[in-house]
Amino acid sequence: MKGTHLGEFEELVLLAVAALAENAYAVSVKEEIEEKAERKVNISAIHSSLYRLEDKGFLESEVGGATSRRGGKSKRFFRVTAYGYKSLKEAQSLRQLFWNIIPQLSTQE
Amino acid sequence: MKGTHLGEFEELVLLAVAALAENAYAVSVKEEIEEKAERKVNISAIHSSLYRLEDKGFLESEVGGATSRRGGKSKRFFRVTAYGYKSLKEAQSLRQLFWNIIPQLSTQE
DNA sequence: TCGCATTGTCTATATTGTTTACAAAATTGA
DNA sequence: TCAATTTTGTAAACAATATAGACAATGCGA
Repeated sequence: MKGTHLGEFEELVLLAVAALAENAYAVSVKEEIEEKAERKVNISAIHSSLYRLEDKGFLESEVGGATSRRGGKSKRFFRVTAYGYKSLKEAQSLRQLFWNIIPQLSTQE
Repeated sequence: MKGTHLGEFEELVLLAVAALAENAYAVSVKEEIEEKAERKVNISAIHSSLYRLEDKGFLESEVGGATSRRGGKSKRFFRVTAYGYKSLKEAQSLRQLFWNIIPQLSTQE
């Protein structure tokens, strides 16, 4: 495993960062995923993924200014890179290939 | 991780089994994935996933009759269960939720 | 200053992904 | 018949990703 593919959770994190546009940092990503996926996620799971995704070039980040209303360490904001978007789209279109083949009967119900 | 989610590769295997309908066994699944994903996969990687998916209830299987043209152990055929289809669809629609939010500008290029 | 709220870091473990080596069953052909 | 070959499957080890828990860092407000 050479870190070339997007893991299941990694893809979710990447999508959430994309969806959050300018406001993507660990906590907001966590909330976004929990809301959409209706699934509790650990904040550290998000952190691990964010950093891995950055290492792999899917994301880039920078620490934000001191804009917190109520204390707290300064946030690290993330953005999806062009390569990140490309990978997201490829993963999706690959799955679409299969869905196009799958017999209609099975995809109903 | 309690085995409730579909991993990235697991989802691919599940999709391939679904696409192959009545002819899904390790070797055909491998060929299907290599063709669609343009990516070399090890046959044992397929086996591991197939069995894990079966353990989790996404697949069911049975060994086929002696229909081989040229020797070989009898094949084990796999089928996606109703639960398997349900999970595939859920994974897909969750990602769709995010795609619907992602600013259009970024999804072009 | 002290405690709390917010965010991030470190470490450990479980699950998933991948590879290597080998076993089993059936056909071919000497 | 029986050894070589073909096709498929099994087992075990290792690598990467996913998850959880404990705790460190920063800033606000009483």
